[in-house]
Amino acid sequence: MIKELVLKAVTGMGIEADYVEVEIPKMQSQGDVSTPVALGLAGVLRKPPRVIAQEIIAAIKEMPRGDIAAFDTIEIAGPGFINFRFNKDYLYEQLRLLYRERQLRLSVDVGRGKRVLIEFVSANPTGPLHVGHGRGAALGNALSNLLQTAGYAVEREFYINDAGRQVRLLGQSVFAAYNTLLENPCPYPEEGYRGELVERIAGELASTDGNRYIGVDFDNCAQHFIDYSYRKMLEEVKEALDSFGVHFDNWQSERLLFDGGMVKGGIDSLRDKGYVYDKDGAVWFKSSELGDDKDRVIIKQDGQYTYFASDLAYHVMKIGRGYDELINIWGADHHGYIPRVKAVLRAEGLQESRLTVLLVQMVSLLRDGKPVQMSKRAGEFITLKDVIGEIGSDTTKFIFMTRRSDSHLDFDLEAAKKQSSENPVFYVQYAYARINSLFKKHRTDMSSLFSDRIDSIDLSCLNAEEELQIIKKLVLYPMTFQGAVRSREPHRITFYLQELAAIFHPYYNKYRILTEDGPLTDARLLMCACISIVLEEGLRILGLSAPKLM
RNA sequence: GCGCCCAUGGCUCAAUUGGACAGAGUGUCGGACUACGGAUCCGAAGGUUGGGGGUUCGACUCCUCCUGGGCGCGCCA
Repeated sequence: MIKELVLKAVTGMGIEADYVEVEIPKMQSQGDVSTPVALGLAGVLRKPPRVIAQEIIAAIKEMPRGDIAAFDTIEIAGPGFINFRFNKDYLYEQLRLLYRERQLRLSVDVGRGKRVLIEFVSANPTGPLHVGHGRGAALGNALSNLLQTAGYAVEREFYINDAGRQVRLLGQSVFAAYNTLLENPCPYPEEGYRGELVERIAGELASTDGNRYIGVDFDNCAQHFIDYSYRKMLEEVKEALDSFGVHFDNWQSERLLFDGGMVKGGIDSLRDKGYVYDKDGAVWFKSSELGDDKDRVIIKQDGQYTYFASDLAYHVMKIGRGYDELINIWGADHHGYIPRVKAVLRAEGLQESRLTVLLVQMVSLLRDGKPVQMSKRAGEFITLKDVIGEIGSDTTKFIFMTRRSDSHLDFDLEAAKKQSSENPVFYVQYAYARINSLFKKHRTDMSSLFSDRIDSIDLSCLNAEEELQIIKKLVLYPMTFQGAVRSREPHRITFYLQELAAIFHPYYNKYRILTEDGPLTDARLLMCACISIVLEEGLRILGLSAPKLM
């Protein structure tokens, strides 16, 4: 709203601008909202910023009364900032609107129905999920919720690597375990998988198939072992995600890309465009002409497809499905892969900006400051499931959501556990529960309390500095929301929630909400209801629970 | 060797994408209601943002060099 106001003023002065920065100052003395546009324009207009600011303010003050009624003061400060201060009546009105039309007030429709595909986790179905996957899951989930709320048509997709060497190795490992179990010792494949799960799956096969496959060459029963094993693993993965509260719309099978002819089709499509050639008995993708540092093999000399072949086809297929935007959430160890996938987009004639790859940095799992050794193949492993079991789903998610995704994360199990009773997530949830308990005490239902007389409640008694601070925080939620959407950074919501809780708790401590004074109680309850509304919304986006009791 | 990412109080992290005096939590020290939930609240100490140089009205943020750490660099997946 302020953005539009300033923008209108600026363009009214004959200056071209399509975007103005509006921010919430750190210091209260610097107004409620603020813009540095005049500073930015100083260079272009070759005039002192304060003079420009003055002109902008003058232009704003010329505007229709209705447009500027929200502000008490609009003034220049410092080197040329323009600071706005809300007037109370405006704030009260906004608070009332927040209660009355929550859906409308909580989000900003920036997506306008654009279709976005968010692909995340996509772990090989060869073993259980680890914490790193959990980080990707938490981020993907929150980002999906965030964009969906912002009016995007979001689809969440998990890409299943059910073709190729890794699942074969898994099948072979289970085969070895099966044989060993039935007293026909058999060496595990060199880089095979071990562990509880592998043995459990082997056990299941032993009991259903008996010794039918004893003495059989692996190559003659490979499909059976592979299929059974990876499906079991996939179930395990789904279960873990389920208990983590993360769900997908599509599960895209890599094998189906081969069987459905999409791999061949994808390659043909690029060949038609002149980006595929044969050399040394192999088939190559000319990615070096499209921003990658070298060309990539798609079909090896021995006729086998490389891993990249199916991934290439997968992305061609994604494009074909008609999304406006593709988002991939990858572990940072795949960063070297970005240029070649972007090259696929370019080859298909798309702007590479249609694909955003968000890298999730590595998670180092520690216990008491010491690294926990993890080896998937050896089966020594602390899984996501273990971590959730040890410190809880909400706390685990919160740890992921309180930092930006592209920085390394030290995840200390002991610290997390020790902290869990006083974890920041509870601080936020506690605020929510407290408000709920207020309404319970008051014997009223939060959603219906004011429904018939919402307009008759006098909010002007919400005069305390703390109350105004809370109301401003609530009213400015959409700014945080929009920033989070624009930057694709759900963690901003996390910090906002902590800040909101951090002004509510002291307030609650200092002032009494349920008083003898009826109108005052009504007003305070209305404000608390709004806090609760925003907390609930933020928690929902982050995929966290909003408990009414703790 | 080349490329990408990171470095912020003791510890774990933010900082509105170049904005005003760098903020939280945790830890440490000291305090608080016989009323709405003490998973709360109030106060204190703690910083040359890894180091040097540069760009400009203004730098944690951009450029450059250096130091230290992580990850990549297959006709593996």
